[in-house]
Amino acid sequence: MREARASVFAALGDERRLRLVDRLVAQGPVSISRLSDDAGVTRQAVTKHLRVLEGAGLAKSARQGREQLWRVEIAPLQEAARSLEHIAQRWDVVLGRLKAELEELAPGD
Amino acid sequence: MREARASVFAALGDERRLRLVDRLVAQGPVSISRLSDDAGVTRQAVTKHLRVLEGAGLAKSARQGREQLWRVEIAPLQEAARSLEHIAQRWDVVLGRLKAELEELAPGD
DNA sequence: GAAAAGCGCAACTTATGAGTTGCGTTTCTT
DNA sequence: AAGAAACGCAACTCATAAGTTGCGCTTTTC
Repeated sequence: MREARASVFAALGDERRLRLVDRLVAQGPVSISRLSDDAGVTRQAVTKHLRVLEGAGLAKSARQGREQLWRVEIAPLQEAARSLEHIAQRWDVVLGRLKAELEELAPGD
Repeated sequence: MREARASVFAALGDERRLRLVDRLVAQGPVSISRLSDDAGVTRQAVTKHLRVLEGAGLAKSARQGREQLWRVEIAPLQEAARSLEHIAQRWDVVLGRLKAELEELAPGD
């Protein structure tokens, strides 16, 4: 199972999919047809994007009669957010270390 | 300037680039050659990945003699993290609203 | 000063991703 | 029961991204 982080970011790295996520978050479960109405692309294109989101764990779907209702899954989103913050924190640590080393070379600069 | 969010996520949506970010965060400014040593691809491939990160504002570089030193830029990372958390929060709001509507239809379930 | 290290540019191949079109199936509507 | 709505599958085109190779330039090193 290829690293999960990358697939989540890759799924979010497309403007159209980001808009889909925005709509799903704002409106709750929505059918593919409704999502396609003002997407600017065909229904099949929307379907493919939804499957990409699903593949990254960011969306799930359920049949309801003849409609397929899609909703967002925020757990991996939160995990991704934490991952980014973790990177930022590590960087701060390294920055502090570099600063200390410079201070040692040129004290009281 | 196409939406910034998407380009940041797209830049992070590649395992090789994620590893580069990890290394840059862990080791501070590093040259292209050192990054290429254990990257599994050629130096030119690494260069291209670094430029993608740069295009998303996630990395910057500076000449130092014959070396080009690259470092990570965490501000857009933090902004992306906040963006994800914002989405999660909005979803919680919608979830609450949906719950209330269901409660109205089937009270005391 | 010659060799080597580090890098950039350009052209190329190959893989993958976005999008469409056509067609068939299921489910609703009237 | 017939038409329409909603969807899935498969094949196709087209654009872009990943990666390589070859070459030349600048900066170190010995």
